[in-house]
Amino acid sequence: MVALSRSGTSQAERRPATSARQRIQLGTLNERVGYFVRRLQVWIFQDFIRTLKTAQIRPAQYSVLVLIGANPGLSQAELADALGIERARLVRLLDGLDGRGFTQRLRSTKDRRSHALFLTPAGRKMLDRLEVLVARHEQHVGERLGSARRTALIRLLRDFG
Amino acid sequence: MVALSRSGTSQAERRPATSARQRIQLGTLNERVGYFVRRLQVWIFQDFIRTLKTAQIRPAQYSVLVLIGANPGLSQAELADALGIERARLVRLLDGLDGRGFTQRLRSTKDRRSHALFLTPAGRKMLDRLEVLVARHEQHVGERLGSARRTALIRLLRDFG
DNA sequence: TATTGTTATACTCTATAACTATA
DNA sequence: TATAGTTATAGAGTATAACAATA
Repeated sequence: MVALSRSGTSQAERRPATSARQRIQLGTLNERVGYFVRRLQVWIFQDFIRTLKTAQIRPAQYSVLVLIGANPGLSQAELADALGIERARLVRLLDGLDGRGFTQRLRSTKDRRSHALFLTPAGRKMLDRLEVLVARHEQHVGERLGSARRTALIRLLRDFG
Repeated sequence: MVALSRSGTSQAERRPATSARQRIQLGTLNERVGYFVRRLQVWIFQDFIRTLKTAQIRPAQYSVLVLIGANPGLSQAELADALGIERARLVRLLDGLDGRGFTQRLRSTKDRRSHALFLTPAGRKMLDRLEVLVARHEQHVGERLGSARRTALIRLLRDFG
């Protein structure tokens, strides 16, 4: 690090090389919602993954557990549709969660093509534990964005789904 | 679509099977900023890719072209840092853009390790064309979110970077 | 015929580590 | 030694297409 206390130095001189980005112009990117939404999403996911490192659960896995917990017996097609992911992708996600004993696929009695999804007792317990960690993550987001802005943001986006 | 004008039908009856997702509970996902930000980001990128299909340019490629255009001569390390992507990833991105004749890597005279990045005339022309398509995309976002909400969102997130 | 879950493939993106050439 | 660009690899995520079982 470079000492900041010296006087009479130009901006360029008193700034370490790694902060040079502050001088870079965003140009028309400044008008692109997608750019800012993407930057925020990447930051949020990185913090989520870091904060839930001990549980070894990623955002997509968490959302699957929450939705099964809140809608026991729903099918894979319904779940994939609700989360906006491909049926094909959900298969692998559930393979992993099943393998760790958190979820269960039971063949539906009404339609023998489909599976009814449930949390196991271990899955429920895991989800309870996750919610504590996720609350901590959500607090990081609040610290980063400012609590008021976080609330404004979630209110703004909730209608979107 | 199912006619909505009939009376005396229950909610469940007048809803087609593919909209069953409307009945699914989001549970605690309702309080997670990351969930909504991710859903919006995916939607925005999908529309971006669709709208710029004819130009065969994806969001990351667009952001690279804009930043080089606004900061001619910057280095790969600076660019990667400004966009929050890995140096390693930028190499491949630039390989593609160089190969299509849009960008140029010149060895820096000051520090012979680094490259000074520039748009070629073809790259500048391409970028001008892209901005027209991106403006169209941005309008789609406005239609989807509501124009006022889009403005509020971009203002809210701009400070974040 | 259409849908559900599944398998398979290709590509994008993230995250790391290691190498080379320069500094 | 440290940094810039590069190569390589592994894993997550997206997008498709095709298949068997069932409707």
